[in-house]
Parts: sequence; structure tokens; C-alpha cells
Amino acid sequence: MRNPEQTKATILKESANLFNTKGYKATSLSDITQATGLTKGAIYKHFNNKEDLEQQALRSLGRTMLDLLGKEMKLAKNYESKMEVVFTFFENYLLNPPYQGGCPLMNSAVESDDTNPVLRQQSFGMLVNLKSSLRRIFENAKRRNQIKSDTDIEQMVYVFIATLEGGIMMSKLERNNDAISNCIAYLKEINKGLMI
Amino acid sequence: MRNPEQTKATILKESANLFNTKGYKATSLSDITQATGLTKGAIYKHFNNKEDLEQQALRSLGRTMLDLLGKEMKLAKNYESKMEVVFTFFENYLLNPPYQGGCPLMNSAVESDDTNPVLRQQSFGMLVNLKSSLRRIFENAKRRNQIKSDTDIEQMVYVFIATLEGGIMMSKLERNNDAISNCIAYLKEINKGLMI
DNA sequence: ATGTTTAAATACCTTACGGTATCTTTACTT
DNA sequence: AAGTAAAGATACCGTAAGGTATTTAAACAT
Repeated sequence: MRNPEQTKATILKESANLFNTKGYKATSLSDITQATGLTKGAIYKHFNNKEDLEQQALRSLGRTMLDLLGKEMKLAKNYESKMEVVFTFFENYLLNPPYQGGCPLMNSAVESDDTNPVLRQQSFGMLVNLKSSLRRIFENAKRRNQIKSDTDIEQMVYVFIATLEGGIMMSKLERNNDAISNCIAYLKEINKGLMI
Repeated sequence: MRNPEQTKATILKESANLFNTKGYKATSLSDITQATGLTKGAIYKHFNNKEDLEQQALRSLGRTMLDLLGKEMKLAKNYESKMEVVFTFFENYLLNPPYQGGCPLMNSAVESDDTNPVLRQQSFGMLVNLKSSLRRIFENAKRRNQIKSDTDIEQMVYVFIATLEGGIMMSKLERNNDAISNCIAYLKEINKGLMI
């Protein structure tokens, strides 16, 4: 009946959802005990303190995000379909999200950038990873002459991520898909313009 | 020596900065007493409770943002310079910010969208205003044949705001201007493409 | 100059927070 | 089956949170 690994996993999953929706600081341990049906004793058996839990939860969100994106990216064999994966990934934050509360990168970045050095560093790492993924797609495409040779890859990486993240922010605020849909639609046009 | 209006103004200003950097929930009353040099007595003389202060502070941030943008927009007489105003406004969030902590729209939206209906509504209002400002610029330009007649204005509004907000988020996280500079540079290219 | 109003300070209350120590129960070992 | 180690529950602690009642002090009116 008892399964410590499973227990830790559910604590991590439930708290990750809470942190990603309510915020890290704003989520209390009693929020987590309530969501998991467990007690503080159980939580502090698996985590040193709340900070530790916050960090592991964000790490888990980051891994989930990257794994999900990476897995589908592996399946996509050419440039066009890889870009499609990126778009549908971000569109899915609202249609059928892999976790509650939107993009963990934006959420943790906005909350932590001025206050929590450790979480900030983790958010930074997530951004580095996301940028790398996109950069790699563009670089491969350029090498294979699938996009224009004068494409400013660094700029494109920033613009794509900014537009997607900003779109999610607005769509969450407006509680409809207008923002993210329009953003993605336009990124697709940009993308057409890049391709040869 | 005593000036209640001034007192209220400083409470509002200091707390707005704190809310916008640390977050609304995460900022405590003692943070505010410390920042203002005042006591709880003084604060509760001017505000009913912390929620009230949060709301008035966000309202103040929103007004400041809109006033600042609106004032410079009035000075800009043609489409091109109005767009320039928008760009420099967002660039200034990092170079010489009108308040600490980045864009109050994004900050309050990310923190409140799933948890705080009142702040969420205020954030929503800020977005409505920002969209209207941009939309008006595009519409006027279209009417005067300064931009292409087939410009999808709603889409452009979303894309511009998303890119700017996302750029700020990344630049704050990376603690340099690369993201926002690249985003703005690209928006300028988009803009060139729109113009006739 | 005195009295009155009100701004702001002080002192205090309640509650909820993160955290810990201890106890109970489950599962595994022999 | 008995003993042991570890998982999880319970009970408790100190602190800081938001908030209030009361007091002090400043500004104004007469």
C-alpha cells in the first residue's frame, strides 16, 4: 500500500502545478498537503524544506517541458515539421496543457528574477535550453539551404520565443486563444519568408 | 511638516515599486513600512487593507504607464514617429525605467491571472488600453494610406505587444538588452514591410 | 492660547506560515 | 512471528503576517 517513490512523485507533481498557477511564494505547505492528501510529515520526509521543494518542482516542470518538446522534435524529420512542433507545443499550453498554469519558464522568470537567485538561475537555464533548441533548428536549416543564408539566427530565436511567450501571457489574461493564435499565425508567415 | 496627500503618494509609489518587483502577495506590510519609513498606522489611515493598497498601486502603475506612453504619443505627429515612441518606451523599461521591476502589465497578469480576480481584471484593463493605443495608430495609418491596406491590424497588435513583452521578460532574466534589442530591431523591420 | 480634528505611532491581537520532534504504522528482513 | 528500519501522521513551536484599538502629536480654527 505504501510507495515512497510514488509519494514523492505525487508531491512533486501536485506542488509543481500549484507553484505554476498560484506562484512559488504564494503556495503554502497547507495548499500542498490539501492537494496531495498527505501531511507535512510526508512532505518533509522527501524534501529538506519548502525551498528545496520549489526548486525540485521547477526542475521537474523544466524537464517535462524540454522532454515533451524534445520527444516530438525527434519525430519531426525536416525543418518545416520541426517548426510545426514548436508551434503546436505552445498552442497546447491552452488547448491541452501538460501542466496547469501556463509556461513555467515565464512564470518562474517573472516571479523570481528580482528576488530568488536560485529559481532565477533555473529559469535562466530553461531559457538557455529553449533557445538552444530553436537555434539548432535554424542552424541545421541554414546549413541545408532550407532557409535564407542571411537569416539572423540569434534574432529569430529571440523573436520567436518572445512572441510565443507574450502570446501565452495575453491569451491567459484574456482567457481565449486569440492572442496566441494570431501570434503563431504570424510566426508561420515569418517562417515562410525565411524559407527558400 | 505633515502632508497627508504626500504621505499617501509616497506609500503608493514605494509599494507600487515593491509590488512590481517582489510581487503583490510576496510583498509584506513591513516591507512597505521599511521602504517608506512610516508605520502601519499611517498606511491603514490611507488604505482600507492590503488588497486595497495593491489595487490602488496597480492602478497607479497602469496610469503612469499609459500617461507616459500617451504623452509622448501626442508629441509624435506621424505614424513613423508614433511607432518609434512605442519602441523607445519598451526599450526604456531596462535603460531608464519609470518604475522598478519591469512591465506592470506582465507582472500583474502572470501573478494574478489564476488567483486574484480583481488584480486580473485590472491587468486585463491595462492590456485593453495598450491594445487600443496600438490599434489606433495602425488604423489611422491605414486610413491615411501609410501602411498596406491588407494589414491585419488585430494580428499586428497582438504580435507587437507579445514580442515586446516577451522581449522584456527575457532581457530581465538574462540581465542584458540582447533580447529586447533584437525584438525591437525585428519589429522595426516588420514595420518597414507594412509601410507603403 | 485652547480646543478640536485628524495624521501617524505604538502596542497588541489572531491567524497562518514554515519547520521540528515525536509517535504510529507499514513493509521488509531474518 | 518478531524485530527493525523507514514512511507518514500528529502535535507542537516560534515567527511573521495582516489587521485593530488606542495613544500621541501635529495642524488648524476660534
